Amino acid sequence: MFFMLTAKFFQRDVLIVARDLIGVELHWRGCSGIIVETEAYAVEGDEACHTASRPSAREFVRTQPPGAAYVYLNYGMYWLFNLLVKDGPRDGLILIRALEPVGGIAKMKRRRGKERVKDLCSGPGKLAMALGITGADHGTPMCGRSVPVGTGLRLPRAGSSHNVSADVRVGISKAAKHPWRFLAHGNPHVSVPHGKVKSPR
DNA sequence: GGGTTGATGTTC
DNA sequence: AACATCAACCCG
Repeated sequence: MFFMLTAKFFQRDVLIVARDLIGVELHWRGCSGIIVETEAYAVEGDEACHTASRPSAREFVRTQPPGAAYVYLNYGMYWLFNLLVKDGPRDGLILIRALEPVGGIAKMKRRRGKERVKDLCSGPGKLAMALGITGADHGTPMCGRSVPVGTGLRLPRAGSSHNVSADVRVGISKAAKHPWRFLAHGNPHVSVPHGKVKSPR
């Protein structure tokens, strides 16, 4: 397939990559959607990043290639899908938080048990469920030759750029002030609109 | 619309 | 014990 992101894309500053992922089309085993919301987590100096508390996350960063999928279970029920950034000025993990559904919508509706397209991928737990992503997909390469069939990250067409805004991250208590969430401004498929994140209790 | 609550399991 | 969530339920 042409126009796929290469490892080089993920060998840059994690904040730059998180911003640049807005507008990229994520394909996952036949389903697809445009990334409209991301969050950056920095390997160094970010208390909210898994690497701050989990040796297994640091091991993942050490051993996996740029662009690898970091998948984990949150709140005991929801799989969350992240992409690895490394070998650039600032390593990190990028949480994919929302997609605008494009392909395989019937399959997504079935997996989600929802009919409205806006309810399919407007949150990190929702999109993993819609795409059928589980812990079995932890470590999946998303760049290069060993990417699974029907899977990958496709560059947006020239001239289809989104208006990207930055905001605080959702649902964290540590390092909560960093404006490291990126959104396609005004897009109805985001999880929380710009400026609407509640302060942690 | 907005706020609250309960379900659930992996990690350290 | 904490936790990068969601849907169902209340209230208005």
